Amino acid sequence: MNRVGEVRRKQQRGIRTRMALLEAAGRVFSRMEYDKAKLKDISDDAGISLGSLYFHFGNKDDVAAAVLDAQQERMTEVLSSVVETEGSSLGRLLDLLDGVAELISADALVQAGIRLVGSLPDELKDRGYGFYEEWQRVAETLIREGLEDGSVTSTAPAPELAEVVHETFIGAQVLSGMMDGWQTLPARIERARPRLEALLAPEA
Amino acid sequence: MNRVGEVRRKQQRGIRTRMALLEAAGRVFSRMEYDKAKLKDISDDAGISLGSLYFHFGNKDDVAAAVLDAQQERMTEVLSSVVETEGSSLGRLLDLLDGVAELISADALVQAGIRLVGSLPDELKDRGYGFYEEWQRVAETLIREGLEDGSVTSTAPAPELAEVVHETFIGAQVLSGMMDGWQTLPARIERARPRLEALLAPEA
Amino acid sequence: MNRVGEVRRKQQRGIRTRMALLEAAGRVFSRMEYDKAKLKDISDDAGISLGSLYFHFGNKDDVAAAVLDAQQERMTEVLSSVVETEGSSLGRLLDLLDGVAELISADALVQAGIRLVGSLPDELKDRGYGFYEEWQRVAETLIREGLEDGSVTSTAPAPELAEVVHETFIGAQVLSGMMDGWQTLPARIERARPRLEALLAPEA
Amino acid sequence: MNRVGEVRRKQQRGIRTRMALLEAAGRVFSRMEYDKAKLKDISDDAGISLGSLYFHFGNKDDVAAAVLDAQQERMTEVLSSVVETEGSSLGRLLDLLDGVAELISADALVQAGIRLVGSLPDELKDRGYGFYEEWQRVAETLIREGLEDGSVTSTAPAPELAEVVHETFIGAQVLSGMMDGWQTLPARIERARPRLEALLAPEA
DNA sequence: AATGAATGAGTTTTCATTCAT
DNA sequence: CATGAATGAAAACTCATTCAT
Repeated sequence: MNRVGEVRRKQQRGIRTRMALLEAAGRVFSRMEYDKAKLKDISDDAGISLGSLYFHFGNKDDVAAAVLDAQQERMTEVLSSVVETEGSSLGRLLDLLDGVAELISADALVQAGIRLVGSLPDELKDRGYGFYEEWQRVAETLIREGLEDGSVTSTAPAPELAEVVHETFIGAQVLSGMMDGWQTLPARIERARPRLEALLAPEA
Repeated sequence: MNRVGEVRRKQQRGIRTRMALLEAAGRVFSRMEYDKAKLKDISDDAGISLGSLYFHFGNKDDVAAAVLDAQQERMTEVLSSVVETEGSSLGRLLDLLDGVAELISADALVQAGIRLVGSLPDELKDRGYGFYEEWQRVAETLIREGLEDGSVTSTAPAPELAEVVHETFIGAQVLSGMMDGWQTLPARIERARPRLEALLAPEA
Repeated sequence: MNRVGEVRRKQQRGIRTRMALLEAAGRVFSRMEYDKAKLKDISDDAGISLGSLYFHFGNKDDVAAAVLDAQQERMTEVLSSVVETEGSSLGRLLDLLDGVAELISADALVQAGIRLVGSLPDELKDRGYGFYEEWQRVAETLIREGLEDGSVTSTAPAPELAEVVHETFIGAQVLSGMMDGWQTLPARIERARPRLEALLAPEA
Repeated sequence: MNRVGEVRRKQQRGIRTRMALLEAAGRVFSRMEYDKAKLKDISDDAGISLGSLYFHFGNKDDVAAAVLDAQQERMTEVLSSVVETEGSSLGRLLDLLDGVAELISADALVQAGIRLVGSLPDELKDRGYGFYEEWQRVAETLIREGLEDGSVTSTAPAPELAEVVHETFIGAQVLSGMMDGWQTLPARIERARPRLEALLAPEA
């Protein structure tokens, strides 16, 4: 156990350092573009040496990739937890938007991931874009379920409904990110909720 | 040839050079971020010397500002021409989206302006953002007029309707820009049109 | 002619700068290994900015490649001038060794090329090695001619004779380079001359 | 288990680790220059931690020095065993070349030593060079003995004969090292043997 | 106006070496 | 003895900007 405990302790230390660097990267990348952000900014923000940053991530692209991965993980987590909730499909879809909006406005690392997608070196582009496509598929699935459970009543094709919902959500993200650093994103989504309800479940 | 003619000819030449550089800047900035784009890329793309680029624009920020100005000018042009059209306010609003989508998908300089807004040095941010706010005001105005002329029947508050329309449009821009360099933006807007009509003028 | 003269003058300046950098690279690379040599050393030696070095050569490998090219050019020049000389083939072969030895001991850039061959990034290896193979072919050709004109009387196969001559010459280069920076290479070759004569034209 | 046995076991383990690192250093240094080779490459190649490498060798120069020592030891071993052989001095000299060629082509650590000599930090240069001088003295001694026992019949001065033999051998090493990682060195020496015999013992 | 060479102030990256465990 | 994380100093490379012509 001496040996084993030692190893574990060392790993712990490394993991903690890596995490601290990752969070710092999140803060830095959420404030500025990929190219504007200097790795020195990140290591300074973390209070850890630049060399250590390289030890843990290898190069700048890999730092960005790690941020992207962490973002997607956190968003997927919200997605899973909300989707498995009780309630109508429409309700869950809208709750999902709320949940993600909340996450984005509160988590610099997630904000960083969002910014990063727009200014990524080519090799990382797919990694970022793929997530957007998946996200729209989730919306479409919930809408289809909503058509079955009666919570969605629009007669429009599900893919097109999903597309518009997705566009609206992305637009809200971009505009709130631009205007106030995502602080008002939840409020925006709150305001949009009745509009989306009207779209998916018109009173008729 | 007299002095005056010569001067005029030189000016003509200068203007043409400036234009060529501006278009090249559009092409380059539409393909990559502000920081990724090198002034050498632009002068190479234009086939004009780097020194000349500096002669005409002074520095990198000014190149971006010029691109932004040109973009806004071209978008404003579409805006004016569509708004002054005959027809219902709702129709004009939706035609406006069509028109702008068309412009974006066809004009690299306009695409460049859109990209630039997301990755601008701080001093230029307001210049880019202001346009977005104005754009939403136009939507709101048209919606208000639609309420008067009966083409808009939704009972929701005009500002909130304008906000959602704006978000959807921006979202469509971002997604099409991301996925295929804005090629499919007009098709996206076409698909979204019935959804936006349902939102603004529910059958009921 | 104004325009043209101007262009020519500019080019001249660039060419002169490039040459100065190349010679400096020769001096530096002749004194130390590729990896030990810093580009700053070269630009300092030339009294020209590091940025300018990059402007002219792009990167470190390309500097080395340029040195290599220049070395091969200079050696080829000697080769041509000696080979076209009057006299027996054997005489010309041995004069060639003399001539190259002289060149090596006098020209830092050529020394640099020799050193570089031993410590080259993989992409450049072939470029350096090829020259050695060609060099041996020349020796073989001269030996064959010597068999015809009677100046070479050894009954051994020409390729094997050429190989040994080549090995001896290379060995002399390496040892003199190691011991005294090629200063005594001509003397070494002078001493070896009767041995090589004995080898190629034994008295019988 | 008692204290002493434990200590001995630890020592054994340490020696084995040191050896593994040394062999790994041989493999790495035989593939690349001193400066190109990273200590991490060596510890990775050995599958042993970098910290351990430092524990056993102190610093990079010391690793190189240890490789050099091991090379010289192995070469000296061959030298001794061949020189003490029965037979003519000329035969022993040529057998010596064969033996060393064989060793070089088979032993990465020896190859490493050879490469290292060409790219060594200044402090280690003498250590590497000295061996070359000694090597030539051995050749000269054998040639002198050959003059006495009649196996060497050339009338040229012994030092000059030794010099040429040495040059040829070094040249063969360099060329085979360059072309194919010393795989064909024994064959080269085999081919050169009759030439060297002709040189040292001309038929007359 | 136009050109392209030149510069310097960063930035990314590398790696020998040290250190805590 | 052994490990692997951490560090700092150095080097390669980039590029906006200036300058001489």
